[in-house]
Amino acid sequence: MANNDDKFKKVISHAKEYGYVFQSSEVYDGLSAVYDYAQNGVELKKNIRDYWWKAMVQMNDNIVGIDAAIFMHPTTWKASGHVDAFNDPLIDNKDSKKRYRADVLVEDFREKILQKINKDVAKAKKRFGDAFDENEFRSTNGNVLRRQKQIDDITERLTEVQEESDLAAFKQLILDLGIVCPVSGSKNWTDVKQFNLMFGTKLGASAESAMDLYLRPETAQGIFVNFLNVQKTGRMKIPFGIAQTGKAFRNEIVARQFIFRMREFEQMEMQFFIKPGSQGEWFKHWKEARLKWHLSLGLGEDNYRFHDHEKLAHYADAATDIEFRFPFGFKELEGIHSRTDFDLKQHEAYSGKKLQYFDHEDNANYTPYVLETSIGLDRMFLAVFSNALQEEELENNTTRTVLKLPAVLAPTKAAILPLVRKDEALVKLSKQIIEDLKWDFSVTYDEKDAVGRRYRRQDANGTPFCITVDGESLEDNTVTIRHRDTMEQQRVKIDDLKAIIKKEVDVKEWLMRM
RNA sequence: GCGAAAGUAGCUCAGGGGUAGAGCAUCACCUUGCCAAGGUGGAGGUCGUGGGUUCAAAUCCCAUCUUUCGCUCCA
Repeated sequence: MANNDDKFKKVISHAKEYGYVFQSSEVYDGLSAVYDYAQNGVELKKNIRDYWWKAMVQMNDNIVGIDAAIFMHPTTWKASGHVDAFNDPLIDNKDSKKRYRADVLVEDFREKILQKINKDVAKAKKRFGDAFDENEFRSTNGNVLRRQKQIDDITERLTEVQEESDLAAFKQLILDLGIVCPVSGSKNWTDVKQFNLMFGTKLGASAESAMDLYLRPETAQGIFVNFLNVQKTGRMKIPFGIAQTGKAFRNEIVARQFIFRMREFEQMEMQFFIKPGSQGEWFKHWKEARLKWHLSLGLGEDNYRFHDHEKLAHYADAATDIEFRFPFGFKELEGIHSRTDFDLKQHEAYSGKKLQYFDHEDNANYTPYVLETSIGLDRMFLAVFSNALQEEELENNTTRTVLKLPAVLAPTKAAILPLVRKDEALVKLSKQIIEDLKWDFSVTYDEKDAVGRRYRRQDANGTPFCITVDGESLEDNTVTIRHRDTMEQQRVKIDDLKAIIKKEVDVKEWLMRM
């Protein structure tokens, strides 16, 4: 455990030290759970996104991409269920430290009174036998009437505070009813707080005409509302998919663990539209396909596992997570959800527009079912980065810090190093090599310090190749190429460099492992 | 949000009432022909922020912000 904490700390500080991830607004002491991608981080992130995009869109002729706006019509979020499902008022008991939904506390309390009434009724029934008139008893018995009035009062007040969103009155209601915490038994409550999942904002320059908007909490809805547009203009036939990458925003109650859970994050989602009834086989298909994509990067098969959901969200009929072994344990990296026709049906209901597909084979209209794959780009970044960071003990009793990023994802593919800086001919040839390679790969140049130290610097930065230009290079046009992971060197022709590097960093070479 | 710990140079940290230190990194020059830490010199910090106590606060007290860990929540 201590080891893992240690490891995680090293990941965070290495990410900063080598220009991968900075805390947002650091000069102002940072902004909680918001991070910036730095000069190397932005490259790694882009490479991961490209790797996903190529695997999903380019390699599947029935999947296309879109880039829907972050702002969406506010009704979108009513239809999707985000407005209602995440508006719960919460209250904490200060003694037990337990958190409850304030409305549930009141409802439970009301339920208890109702049960008392039922108990009284049952008792009376037993006592009076066949002569018992339940309706009469309920409308005349003093205890029952008193309790019923209590229930009605509670219902009235609860409705009122909920409609008015009056949090102070909500707390007062709980205090007035004398509700105690089931765990601590105390009435020591905090104020009622509203946790909104979505960030609100305003559209419109002047305050009067402004319209309330939300920043999207998931990219999926942009795909659903565009479903028919894409289907028609792209002449797509079911089954087909729409992919999208982009920022999403969630006001997490607890947002922590570096870039694992952020308030602003990036998703890579694909919604696959299918015939109702076929969701079982497509769920299986995408489960396997997505795992293969992960395994192609070679982060180690043991580091992945599926976690099937037993408790399902309101829209799903099956769900699984692909979990990855992060430094702080197995955590969700990607979700695969069978979303049924929930979303399209909802948007159909709220918009009044028909969002259906005409199947020419069946000669019938239907609302397609949806199979979703949704991966967090930032989480994937963290998975790749934390897995790559290693400290090796070498034979000469030194340790080597090396970032073993999959070469296809590495921000810089090769560093060109003149063996000695003072030799102008070496410098000149090095720069010529860079001029040639930079059309195909992102490359860098380093002439500072002894070459051994330069190797180590590139190791720590994750650069898969170092190309060293020496005196011999001037005579026979060969250089040494050093491999990051093995530290082995080969003597190769300068003309062959491009092909050698390409073989190791080309997306094709990696995706073919799927 | 609650509890605990922490915040001093880019990184890792020492110091602990009298106005700042180390190692590494960085920059310049020298040295260096293949796996980090050889030389010389330089730059870099009002010790997270704000207030209080004191003749004097990085050091003590309070508040606040941020981070980490644990709870809690999670589409």
